[in-house]
Amino acid sequence: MLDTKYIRENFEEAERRLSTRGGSSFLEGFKALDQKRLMLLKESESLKALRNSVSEEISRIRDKSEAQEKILEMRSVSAKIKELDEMLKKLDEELGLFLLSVPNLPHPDTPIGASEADNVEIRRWGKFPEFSFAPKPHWEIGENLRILDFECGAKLTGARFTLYRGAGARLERALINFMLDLHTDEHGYTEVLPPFMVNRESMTGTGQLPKFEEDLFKMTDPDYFLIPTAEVPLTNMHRNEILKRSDLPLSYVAYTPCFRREAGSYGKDTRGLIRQHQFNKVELVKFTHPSDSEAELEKLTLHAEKVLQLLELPYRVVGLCSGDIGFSASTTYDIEVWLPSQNCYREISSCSSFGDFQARRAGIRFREQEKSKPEFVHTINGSGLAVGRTLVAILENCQQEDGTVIIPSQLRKYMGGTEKIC
RNA sequence: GGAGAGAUGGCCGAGUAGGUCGAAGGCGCUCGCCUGCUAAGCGAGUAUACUGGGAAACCGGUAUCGAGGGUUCGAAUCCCUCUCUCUCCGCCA
Repeated sequence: MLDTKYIRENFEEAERRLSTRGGSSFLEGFKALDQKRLMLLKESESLKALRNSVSEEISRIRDKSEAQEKILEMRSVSAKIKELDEMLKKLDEELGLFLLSVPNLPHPDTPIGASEADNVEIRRWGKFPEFSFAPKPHWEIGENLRILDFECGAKLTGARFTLYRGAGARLERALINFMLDLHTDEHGYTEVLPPFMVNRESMTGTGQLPKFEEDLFKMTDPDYFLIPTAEVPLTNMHRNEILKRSDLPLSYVAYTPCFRREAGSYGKDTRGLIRQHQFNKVELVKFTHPSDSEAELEKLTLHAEKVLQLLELPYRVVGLCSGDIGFSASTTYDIEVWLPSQNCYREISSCSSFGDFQARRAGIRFREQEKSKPEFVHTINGSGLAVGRTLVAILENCQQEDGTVIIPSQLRKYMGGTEKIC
């Protein structure tokens, strides 16, 4: 959420920065709503001040018959206040919903652009594997080795669900453990195992709601949602809290499954593991001091890259342009891993800084000094990494001509010493 | 699922015949005094949001005692609904 005062005082600038995201004006209608609200607020509050002071006078009058006139007068004042407050409540709701639907301002350094095509490659790492044969797509490799069963997933649930079997299931679990160990032992993150369902307030705190409900799987009886990413529970851990300055930055890592409706992506990546309704992810989340957030985003991105480096998978880092960054993000780097069968890089991690956008929605603050006013922290998160897609990258990059797959050396101890899936 | 208890400020904890309660007291914390050091002691201060004024320090208004609604001139205190926590019983991985 953007700061109301900022919008009020820098309306043109806010409009201009938001417009780089593309689409129509995001702030249309704000001024009228805001001004009307302030007017009603002022009127209601001055009547309340009157009522408070007269009520106090009444309390000091011993003879109640003398107070009768004032009581009658205040009765009508109260009625008026009630009327004003009802209008005010409606306006507040309207304005609140409005503000919750305005995306974050892109960071000044975010490249301006309309779409994916305007993203900027920042760096590349690793060497492409060379094949003396035509590399197969991971779904063929997985089916041939009987470690991925797409038909069974479809039978059990439906499209975009997959059953892993044997060494496939083990490999997925190995990757989860490998990533968690790396981030906790080497990078200093605190491991968390959160609930996989959250309530509406949590989804609103990180920005999935109110705008993107159709992307979520929801429960109806209790009004809960399956998390689309661990970002949601992790960031909301500190919702409505004032953190200690000395505790910042706080760094958390969590493995969770993620559930996404993938509405609007019919026909995209229908084969294989790339786009599933349920997938595993290890997520990194940081709460930082505002002045540290840029540096912490760089660090977090490197932490995610480290996973690919240790697995010896080639990748590149891309800076997303203003038209491609997500609703809540101010800066985003995507890490894309090389997939030989598709002859291109595919997203395997998305590392973003949100400035105070999520912190303001979720009420996550700190005090610079003991006595100073609470300020919003900055939040940062990134995948470290998407586990299913990592498994895809391993199958494709490490495949052999005979259909077997060599397991990256760093992972073998998590596979009970297995060197090859055959 | 059944029975009961509770939800107050950073924490603990008063406050129910409705008014002077943003809320006693204690702890913690901050500043000052005192004191070889430490501890103890003394004094002052110590919520948040919105809003008005001011360059600022700061001053004023409104709201907030789990959430929402009601009664009333006036509610932490009375009434209703909901949520959460705890205890006991049942069930269960």
